[in-house]
Order: sequence, then C-alpha cells, then structure tokens
Amino acid sequence: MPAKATRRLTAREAILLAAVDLYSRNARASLDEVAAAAGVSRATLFRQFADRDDLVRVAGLEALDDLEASLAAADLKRGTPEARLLRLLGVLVPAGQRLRFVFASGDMVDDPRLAAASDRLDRYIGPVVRAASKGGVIRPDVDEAWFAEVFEALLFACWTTVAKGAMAPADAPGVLARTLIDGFGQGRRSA
Amino acid sequence: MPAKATRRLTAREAILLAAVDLYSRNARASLDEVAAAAGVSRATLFRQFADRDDLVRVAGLEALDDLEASLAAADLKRGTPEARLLRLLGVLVPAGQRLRFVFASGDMVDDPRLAAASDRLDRYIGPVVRAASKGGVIRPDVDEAWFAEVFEALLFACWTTVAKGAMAPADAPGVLARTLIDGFGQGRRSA
DNA sequence: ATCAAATGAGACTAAGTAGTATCATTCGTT
DNA sequence: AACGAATGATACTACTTAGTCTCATTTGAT
Repeated sequence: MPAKATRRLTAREAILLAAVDLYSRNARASLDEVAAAAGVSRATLFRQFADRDDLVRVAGLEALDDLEASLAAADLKRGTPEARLLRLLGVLVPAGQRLRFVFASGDMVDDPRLAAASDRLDRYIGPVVRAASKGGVIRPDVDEAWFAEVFEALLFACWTTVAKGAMAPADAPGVLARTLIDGFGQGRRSA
Repeated sequence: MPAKATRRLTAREAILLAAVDLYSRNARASLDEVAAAAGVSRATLFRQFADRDDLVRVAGLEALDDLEASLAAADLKRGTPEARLLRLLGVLVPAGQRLRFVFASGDMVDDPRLAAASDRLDRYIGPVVRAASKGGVIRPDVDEAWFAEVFEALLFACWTTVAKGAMAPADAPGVLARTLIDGFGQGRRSA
C-alpha cells in the first residue's frame, strides 16, 4: 500500500495517543498536560472530547476496537495451535500499553461497553487458547482464572520489557510464547 | 505471643494502609478520601504527613522496610533451592499490593532511597534466585531482564488473583512457584 | 480526678483544574 | 484569491484540592 508513509495525525488522534502515553505514566496528569503532550491547545482538546471522562472512555474503547481489527486481520483460524498462539501474541504484545491503560485505569470497570468489547475480543482470543489447550500446547489442568491472569500479566511484562529497550520487538512474541508454553506445558511438572 | 490480637491501629498506620489501598485502586483519589478511608480527620492526616508527597514516600519506604524485615525473618539461606524459592514467594506474594504501589505509582522513581531499598531487598532475593538457577530449578539460559520482569509480573498477578478471591492465599506461593519453575525449568523446551 | 497529648471539626487561603466562551488566525479546499 | 472549517490564544467562572490554623473535645496515662 503506497499510502502516506505516516500521515500527519489529526488532532483527535494525537490527543488520544498522548492521553494513553501520559496517563499510563502519571495517572494524575491534568488535561492541560495531555493537550501539551499532544501538541495541541486546550481548546482543541475540549472541542474533541466533552470532558475528561469522555476522553478516557473513547481512548479505551478505541484501543479495544483497534485491537479487534488487528485480531480480525491476523487470520487466527489457520495453522498449528502453536503458530496460532504465536500470531495472537504478535498482535497482543504491541497493544500492551493501550490494553493496560484500559484495564488498569479503573475508569471503565463498570462501563457496559467495556464488557461488550471484552466479549468480542474473547471470540478471537478464546478459540486460540482453547486450541492450544486441546492441542496439548497448554496443559488442560491449569486453573482458568490463574491462566488468564498470568496471560495478561506476561503480556504487560513483555510490552514493558520491549518499551525499556531490553528486548527486540520482533523477538517479543516468541519469548512470550515460550514462557507461556513452557510454563503451562506438558513437559516436566514440579511438585 | 499472647500480645494484643490485633491492636488498634495508630492514626499513622491507618492512614498509610488506607493510602496504599485507595491509591492502588484510584490513583486520582484526594487526601480527603484517604483520610476518610482511614477513618481519620483531614487535620490528623496533615499532622502525620507534611504533604501528599511525604505520605506517598513514607508509605513506599515503609512497605520496603517491612518487606525487608519479613525477608530477614524467612530464613532464606536454608533448605533446597526449591524450598528456599517457595519460602521467598511466601513472603513476596502477600507484599504484592504494597510493592505494586511502590513501583507503579511512579512517584518514587527518582528517589535515591528507593534505589537503596531495592538494593537491600536484592541481597535477599538475588541469592535465592541464583541458587535456583545454579541448582537447576531455573534454566540458566533465560534472559535476566526478562526473568526479572516476569517474576515481578507474576507476583502482582498472584496477589491480584488472591485479592479477587479466585485463589486461596495459602495456595498462592505454590501455584506461583510451579508456574515460575515450569516456565523456566529444564523440562520440555519449545522451539 | 487531673493533665497533657492527640484528635475532630471547621474556617480559611491559595492554587490548580475543568469546562465554557470569544475572537483572531491559520489551514485546506476550490 | 476566496471561503469555511479548524485551531490557538486568552479570558473567565466554578469547583476541587492542598495545606494552615484555631479551638473545643476526647483520650489515655498517672
């Protein structure tokens, strides 16, 4: 696609990016700071978003929508369970920061749209994980809640490590997959 | 020890507990809310702590001091590598919330006392991890930064799961140890 | 019972922040 | 060049919050 390499961001996009980036580093940042970080005036911010709550919710929902689009494009129904898991992680890891923003900010815990979006995401993620489980890649006896928690935690850890520069982005999905698979695999069992 | 079962908390202690609990759920909470959650008047809060920054820093440093004391009492130099690791996790998991508060709040990233405390903690944690590595419990070829990140992430995940009620506190260290050991163990290797 | 220390309640100031409104300027389109 | 839409700058209000201060009340030890 010969489209614009990295087209200039609209004000709205710049604000959303800056909000996620800033809030995930400093949850007490003011809207003045968000606007400044976005290289935009305060007035423009308020033209794009009714209030802080609106901004946060839109940022969160948009992150989930983008992720869903990426998942839909990742062709997660094809290939071996391991290959599918690897492709899934390849999509999820880069989304780490935005996902953390959504689930850690706590501003959307009671938003029905968050639950709905989560359900939609699960329609992509769930089958891959279940296939991995049935296919023997992941041990079937692990507690589901614990696995979900670890999955999420490792996702964030992975993103953090990449963001720190301590891991190459391209290596990330593989390293994470190996950690997950070996951790929940059918190889050696402690205890 | 027949001492007071759970002696009534001092105002200072109540405030510190409430601050960690509240801020870890809502980083934008006001000092009014912290005082209310602690069951204490605003005036008392300001008598105990000079300002918000003071409160946050004291809460963080005290969490690290308490953890250090627990580590010192855990007799981490005895036993098999696995037993030592298990005992270490038994101390670290319950400290999960407070540790997360320290490292996630971002208010102390540049505080030299944080670095100093981290170093002191590492004198307890490091040897146990290295012993596990040398003893074959943990694979020696894993990237150090990645392991540290996973270790921290799983600690928080473990604490979160317990806090949700989805895991028994007593089971937590074992489950975490198994996840860690199998994850970095010398059993099966993917790829 | 007494006394000192700690607390709660509330008034108060200063500062920051959210959100609105206005107007001149800039930008993109034609 | 001309036009409308988007933006920046700024002023403004209302509200929240941080932090200080005072005083009456309570608590705890002797």
